[in-house]
Amino acid sequence: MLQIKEGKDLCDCRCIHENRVTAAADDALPEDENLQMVHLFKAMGDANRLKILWALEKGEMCVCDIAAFLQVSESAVSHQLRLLRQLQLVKNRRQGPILYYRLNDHHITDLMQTALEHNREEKK
Amino acid sequence: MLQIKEGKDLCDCRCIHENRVTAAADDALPEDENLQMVHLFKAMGDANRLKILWALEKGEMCVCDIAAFLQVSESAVSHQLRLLRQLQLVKNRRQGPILYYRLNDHHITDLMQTALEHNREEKK
DNA sequence: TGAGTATATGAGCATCTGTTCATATATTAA
DNA sequence: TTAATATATGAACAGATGCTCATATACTCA
Repeated sequence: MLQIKEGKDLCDCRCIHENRVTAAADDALPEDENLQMVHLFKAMGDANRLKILWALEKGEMCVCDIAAFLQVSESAVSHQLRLLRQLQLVKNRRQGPILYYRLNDHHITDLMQTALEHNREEKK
Repeated sequence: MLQIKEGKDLCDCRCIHENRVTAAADDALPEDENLQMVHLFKAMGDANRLKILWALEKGEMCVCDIAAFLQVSESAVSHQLRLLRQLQLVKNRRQGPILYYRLNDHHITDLMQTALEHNREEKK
């Protein structure tokens, strides 16, 4: 995604504030932590996945429930849940053949709440 | 993105918890608010854009600074900033020919902080 | 006004994403 | 074990995304 072009000066204008650039570089997150955050936000940046997370905030649901709620195939839901599971946004518990999904921790709720506040405040 | 398939029962298993499904539907966010949140998270779900936001948290930067910091073209940065501007994640102020960008409000910082906490806690 | 600098924008293209469809696995009950 | 149910997974394909390149706009100074 980020491609370092070595040996080429990509910025040839003269307005650079050298200290701000080096400060930004110094304060930057390690690449892997940046990527982890990217994956988290990317996971929440999909209409269906966000609806799933929002719904699970109110209580656990099985794959079939979610599919019925979203009006999409169970396969599609399963793929989405796998992603959310891998990033530890959701957990599940098995009861017989049925898997019940729920949010993994309060951070997910916090993120949605903060995002909602942001949007409600910016929209004048 | 979400395609409602009318006249077709997409879920034909019998495990549906009818009450959970209708409850989820009742509690669901209005479509436009869900989409706004999606756009916000999607905007933050890109490695370069997130680096920009993280850097701006420490102080304003001009397009050229950001390009130098990220080692990408100014055009690419400008495209990214346009998106962030449209979603009101960043603002800018002009000083002569130079545009200084900064974060729009504290929510952006909060989101990054919460995401970071989530990732640090989940990573055992 | 014209030249130079800083940034913005549109089109085009390679890559990534999310769905569908087919198939596989897991659990339960007969 | 076999059949049935619930979920998972892989491949493939259409649509979305982020870059580059060319060009346009905005501001400053001579």
